[in-house]
Amino acid sequence: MTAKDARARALAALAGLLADETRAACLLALLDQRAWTAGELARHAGVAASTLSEHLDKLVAGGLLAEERQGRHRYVRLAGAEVAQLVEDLAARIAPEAVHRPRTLREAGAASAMARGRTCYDHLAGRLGIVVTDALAARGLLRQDTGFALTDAGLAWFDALGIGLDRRSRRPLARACLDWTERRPHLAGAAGAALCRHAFDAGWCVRIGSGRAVRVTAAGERALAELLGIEAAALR
Amino acid sequence: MTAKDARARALAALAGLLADETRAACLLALLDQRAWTAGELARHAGVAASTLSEHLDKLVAGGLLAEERQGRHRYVRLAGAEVAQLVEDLAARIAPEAVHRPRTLREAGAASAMARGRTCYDHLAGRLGIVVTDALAARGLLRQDTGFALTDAGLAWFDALGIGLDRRSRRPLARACLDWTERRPHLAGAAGAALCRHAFDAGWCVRIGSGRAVRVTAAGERALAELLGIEAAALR
DNA sequence: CCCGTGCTTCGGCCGTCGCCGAAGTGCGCC
DNA sequence: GGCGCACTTCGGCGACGGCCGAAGCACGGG
Repeated sequence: MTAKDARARALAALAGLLADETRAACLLALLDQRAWTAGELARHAGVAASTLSEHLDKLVAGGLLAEERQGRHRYVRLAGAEVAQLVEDLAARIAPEAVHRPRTLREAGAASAMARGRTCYDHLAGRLGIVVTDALAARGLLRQDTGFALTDAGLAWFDALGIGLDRRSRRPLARACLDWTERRPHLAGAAGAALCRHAFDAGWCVRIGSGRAVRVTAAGERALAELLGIEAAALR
Repeated sequence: MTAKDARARALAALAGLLADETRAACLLALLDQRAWTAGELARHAGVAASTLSEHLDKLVAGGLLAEERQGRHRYVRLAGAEVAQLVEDLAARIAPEAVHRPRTLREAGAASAMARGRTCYDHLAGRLGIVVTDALAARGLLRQDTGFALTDAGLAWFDALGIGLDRRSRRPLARACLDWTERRPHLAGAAGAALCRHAFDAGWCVRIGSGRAVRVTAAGERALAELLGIEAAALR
């Protein structure tokens, strides 16, 4: 009945949405920014379709997922960058010991590809994300020592590249996102998303398969070297 | 058995710690940065001492709380600023509709005092936090438009005030913390904590009662006006 | 037009978890 | 040294929630 109770109730309800292993697996899978069908998620999580249907109901009702019905398919994706950030933040906080050790060659290959470069919802992450972020900071385009913000030179750099940044949006331009594999922050926020989009549009990198892993192309290596002084060796 | 499963398990376990109303109420209460006894929390949450004892076991085991035994008392507090940030982040995300409407005069008074000024674990929040943050930004001491970072002038300002900032710590110097009541970011991180500590040490503000609410003193109004050009009217 | 497929609804099962009160432990105080 | 208080442990209860399979829709393709 007190103010605290209402807040506690709401907090517990929100956390409760994430507090189930199956739902957590769905949210983590959806971090790839794609829309999955209910069936795909059910197979991914290893539960019956009926079970997953109910989980999706809860996540949608809780505002974490957006859904789109197409024919007999139910497509579902994260409701937005804020939700992705929430999941990322929480996931980044789990103890490193809980991290999985690959057991097969195939797994090890996939894991190292993910560690080299991947997307983190809408921005670049993994080694690639860190290297780009550090290069931006080294060139005075990003202030990372006293917080996390683009400098005026940074704004000009984006402008010169023809990457438009919507500065009126409520979303912060630059935000630090803690990397799982590197345990260091990389560029997220509107600028991180715009840069990532540009990297794909300009052919700097391409997705490996259908997942979140990303590979830097030869053209990408040239562009990153020229624009940010990044050596190709740092990306491997 | 896959990597996703291990991550999902850990994520669900972490969220599960917050997914109970009683535990959530404890964590929210502990945001006042004080150490509470088990009995106080039990009374606060409205459950039996035995029930709360088990909740504390889980929160401590999960690393969210630190405990200290003194005689027959069990003092417990948040394990650190990161945990406070986690709880704050999650709490800030709950829909405004869930917020409580005060029903009595006493409640309304307490709520408005909290809205005017309070601490958010270790930094200033509420109207006070926003006004200070905006004033820092207006004077070019804090860059808020392209992210969230202190400027060189900002570093000099802290230095001139004799507020030491540990720049070697892993904790970010400046970080945005979203305010519940104002729905806008205010200064958190090492600089926010140092500024808050200084504000209390210098007598700029004092706690109202035993809670998180804070009142600006006459000396505080003078200091804020002189150092940051903040008008006293903005604080009311 | 009918069949197959993808999803949903329903009933029922089972495990987990929060809760309590009673009994037990340990500490401090008189 | 014994009483009282703060906390813990234990047993048991009840509720909730996740899970499944079966049956029921709804859409698209043949």
